[in-house]
Amino acid sequence: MSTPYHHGSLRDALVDAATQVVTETGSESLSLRALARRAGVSSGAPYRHFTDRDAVLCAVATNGFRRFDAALANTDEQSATLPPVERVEQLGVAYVRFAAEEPNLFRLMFGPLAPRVGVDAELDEVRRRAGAHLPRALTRAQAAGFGTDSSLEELVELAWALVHGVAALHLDGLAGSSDVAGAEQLARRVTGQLGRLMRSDK
Amino acid sequence: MSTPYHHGSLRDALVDAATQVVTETGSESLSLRALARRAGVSSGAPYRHFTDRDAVLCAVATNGFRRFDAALANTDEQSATLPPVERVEQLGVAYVRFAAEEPNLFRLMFGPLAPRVGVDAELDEVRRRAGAHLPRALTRAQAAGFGTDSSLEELVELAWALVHGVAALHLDGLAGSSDVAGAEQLARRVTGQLGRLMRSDK
DNA sequence: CGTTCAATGTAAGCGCCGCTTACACGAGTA
DNA sequence: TACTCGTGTAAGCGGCGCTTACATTGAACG
Repeated sequence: MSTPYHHGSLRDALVDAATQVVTETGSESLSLRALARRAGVSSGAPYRHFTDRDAVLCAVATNGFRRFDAALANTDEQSATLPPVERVEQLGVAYVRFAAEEPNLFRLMFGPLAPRVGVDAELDEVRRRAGAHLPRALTRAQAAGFGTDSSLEELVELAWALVHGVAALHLDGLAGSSDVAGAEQLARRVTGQLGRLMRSDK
Repeated sequence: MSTPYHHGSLRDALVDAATQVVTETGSESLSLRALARRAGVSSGAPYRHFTDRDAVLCAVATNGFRRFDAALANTDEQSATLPPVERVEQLGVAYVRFAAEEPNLFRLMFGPLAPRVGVDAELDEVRRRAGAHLPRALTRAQAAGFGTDSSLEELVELAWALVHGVAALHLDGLAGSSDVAGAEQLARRVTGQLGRLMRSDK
């Protein structure tokens, strides 16, 4: 009676705990049994709410993309008064900053064991939303006459490869400094080059 | 007597088998027990040659960097007669091509569970060698007067972020097409932009 | 040539894991 | 009140990384 037979909100508790574990120690070390123990529940209980371990990781990744989307949207709002090319740069910096601040989450979201497209509709949706910011900002910039030497598609490719590349470089420990500030400075320099390229097309 | 008590070259056999497994199905699915079975040996035998599972992955990654270095060196040789900026582009394409052709190996080499720097001297050495190609090509280009608007360090950062980014984009399934040819074309377009930037600095 | 010994194999076992199956509980409903 | 269905438990399967104690060997050495 001290603890009721039914947990009440086991699913949420599991997702929260899983998010914490992934954030702190990476998705590799996530164990459903440990999650169940932490929630004070038997080792079979999680399987009432998730088909398997990957489904839990999928839920964590979905949370991650939600936060990612929010971070980018917030940055875009903050920079509403800036020139369009500068807004692109800001967005790129925010992209890298998120990766640097939440490396384990970012790796889960984009890494190899990331839940593949088409498995989870909600994940697909939030991922799509998060991925729309950069193309939108680039469209605005082109509409203002910047970066028109290339097609929008090429520009998106270039910008995405750049920012994702800086994030990956940092996450893989190949960048000079390994702290968040270093990643941000690197992002600023690289996106600055992109901005320079776009402005020269005016 | 059909099979001798001592394998004779177990270490090599394990590394070869491990390389194959990682290449085909990714490093996550590598099991020392399965490796031992494949080599016709008991499950404890591998521990005579490797301290733990990570040490095996380390050996596989070392092999990977050797092949990576060879691929880049070969590309650099092939393009010896080309203009320096074009050689940079070729190198970038080769970088991406390797990642696209050996995604699982590439992920092990650069990914999160990649054996960290300082653990294995041989790995550090071969990784350093492989990483020297791009800076060298960029140095040559700058010596010829290209891309001199930026410092060498900045140029290296930019180029590395670009090619590593394209590779990561492709590996993470974010690029348009997911086959090797698509990755190569994407790499060509992106490195082309880099070349354009450098040539404009002449 | 015989001994010795370090390297390299085996066998067995520990605690962990993901996942499944059969059963127990209990809140909402007819 | 009785039933049912969602959600929990208990127990177990096979696989894993890794360790310990013991077996076998080839090669070095007196």
